[in-house]
Amino acid sequence: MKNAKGKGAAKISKEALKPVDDGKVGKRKAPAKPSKNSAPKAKKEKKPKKDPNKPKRPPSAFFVFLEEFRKTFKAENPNVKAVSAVGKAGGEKWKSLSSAEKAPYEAKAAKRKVEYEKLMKAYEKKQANSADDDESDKSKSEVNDEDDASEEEDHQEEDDDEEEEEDEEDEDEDDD
DNA sequence: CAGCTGATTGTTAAC
DNA sequence: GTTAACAATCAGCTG
Repeated sequence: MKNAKGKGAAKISKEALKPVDDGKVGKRKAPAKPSKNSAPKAKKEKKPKKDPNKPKRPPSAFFVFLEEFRKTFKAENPNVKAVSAVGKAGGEKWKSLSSAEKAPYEAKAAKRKVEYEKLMKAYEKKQANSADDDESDKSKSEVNDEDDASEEEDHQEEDDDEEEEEDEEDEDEDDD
């Protein structure tokens, strides 16, 4: 939210990212078979138009963990300024975590997913409206329709809401 | 000066 | 079913 240019602009270049031949994890930038057009559907715009209301993907359990991990990592490694360093360290640590450790992160990620779906619904509504003609006038109708979807469901994070990982702890993940 | 790059994995959506 | 791409981060480098 602070700086939307740093990441927002970097991702678009992914289209023309160079393939990694390293036998690491394998970047997902490998075009399997670009028949003709790699672009999903664009008349002339090369990059997907960024919508102001487009819901960004909810951070996966790994990202949730990474957020906290970054603080710890940077706290103990103030000299490290490479984002890749945190990514590598975080990834390694993530694998080291057991299902129980990831449980709280996954739980949060799962909840985010639900919210994401909600945002997606509202987003689709807006898209339908703006796609019609001009969104300037339709602004009043869009809010009228989406209001039912973005219902104030009250945040139920009272006290013991995300503590539901007590019976599913059988898989402790024994490292081979 | 300003925008893009890197690295991690997960999740989602399109094909 | 599978693949591709994007989600954050931040400083450094290049055009």
